Amino acid sequence: MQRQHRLGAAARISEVHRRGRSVANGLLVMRVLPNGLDRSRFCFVTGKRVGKAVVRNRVKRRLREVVRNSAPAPGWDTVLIARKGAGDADFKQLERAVHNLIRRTRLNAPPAPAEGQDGMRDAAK
RNA sequence: CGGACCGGCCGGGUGGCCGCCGCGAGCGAUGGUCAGAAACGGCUAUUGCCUCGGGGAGGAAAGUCCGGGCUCCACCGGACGGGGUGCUGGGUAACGCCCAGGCUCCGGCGCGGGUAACCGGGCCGGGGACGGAAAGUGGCACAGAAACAUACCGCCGGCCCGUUUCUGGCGAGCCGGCAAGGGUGAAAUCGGACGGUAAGAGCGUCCGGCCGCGUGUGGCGACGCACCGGCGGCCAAACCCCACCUGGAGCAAGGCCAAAUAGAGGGACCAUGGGUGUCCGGCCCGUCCCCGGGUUGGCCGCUUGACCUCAGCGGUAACGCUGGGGCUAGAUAGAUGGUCACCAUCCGCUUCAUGCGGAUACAGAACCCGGCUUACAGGCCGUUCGGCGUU
RNA sequence: CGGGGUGUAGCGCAGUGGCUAGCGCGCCACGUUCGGGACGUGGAGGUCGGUGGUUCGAAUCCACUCACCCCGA
Repeated sequence: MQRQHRLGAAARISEVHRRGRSVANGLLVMRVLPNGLDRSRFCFVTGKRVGKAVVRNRVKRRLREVVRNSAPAPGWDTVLIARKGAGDADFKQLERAVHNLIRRTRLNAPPAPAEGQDGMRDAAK
């Protein structure tokens, strides 16, 4: 995942976390918010309850790989939070979980124009 | 051949496909600049769903228990205080680490002395926070007479009384001597034997133990040996004393750029500097601390270092010196991966071979090193010890 | 990166190196009541987070270690 697809700024992350739509299943929580850009950005959160450092890194790497292969539509900022069981799940299980969330958030389509107004301010940067 | 202890080393491999982060080169784009009439171009900076080459986690990267380098702040020097270390010598940038040695404790083997209890030294292996208890303060529960200056039961001598009468025995009391025996305890004035004595005692002798800022001697030293003198404990991981070390903070150190906001805010001006042409005065800047507000973007620091490796030399060793060769991660919410196939190892089931299924430890760099500690599937090498088999 | 704290019965906490480690709530049994609560009496329940050391003796002192919590930049 290249740098331009990363979501780094802490303020923007908490904005997505606060105002974005939220969808979850047993392994993951996903929050999305339109960003008004021609690309999508992602942020992966693996808290301490997921496991030790090795496990947390592995989960993040697998999630990045899944998102890369899923080729979602541009225009979204996404925060993907791993839940407690994600450390024990294998790659296939995580893949199914992410695809499930993408379908439910309609992330494979660009945001509707009315909805897209929301992130324009931030996108000016 | 298999086992135990100790020490050292390694810690999955190969190949597809799809990715990520640095570095170098090429190509393209954009900006600046140079030369030129212009085109073509040179240099430089930035950049890329671009192409190629090459690199990309550990022995513990971990815990953060010590020690340094580096950076900023403070600083005339010293003392006190605080903290740390604690046998000796060496190694090192330094250490609470490492090496060698001393002493001491434990285990094993065999030896000597002694009637015995027991004691001594030798070899091999392992452990030790191992300065001072004759500077002072304090503590040692319960038990016990007594836990630091003590005598309960006792033993012995003298006096006196009673009883019996054999100059003696038994019993009670008083005065004095003793610390051997009993008993208590974790610990009771050095242990054992003999002599000695009224009874006794290191009072003396022998075999040992321990202490000494006593003498000699060997050793750089811890300390050893011999002689001499002596023999009331234990605790300093209790306070303490002694010797040595020690300024504070940490890469979010620290510096630069950009953006943004709000400072006529409060305090200190000791020292220093600038402007007003010069000197004095005045004025304006300025410096430091606190409070309030803004920014939480980019670059440097950032990886060539007490580095790795090979050879020679010095040293018992830790390690050092000299010479040759090598460059080996630099991310910034954090890259070093995902998946498939085959092999390797282990486990389970099945089996003539074999096949099937599962698992592959501990664990993820964040400024960098030297140690310590802790976690760890499996494998390799070496020393010592004893076992089995064969010659 | 730096600093601090906690761990003792099911829960919340005490505990000058020395007797069988205590207190409150809870739990169990019995009494009381028609029954329950309250009350009374009795009782059970502890590797003192772990390992090692100092000491005659350790929950307490020391070292290492594990888990959790808090604070600062």
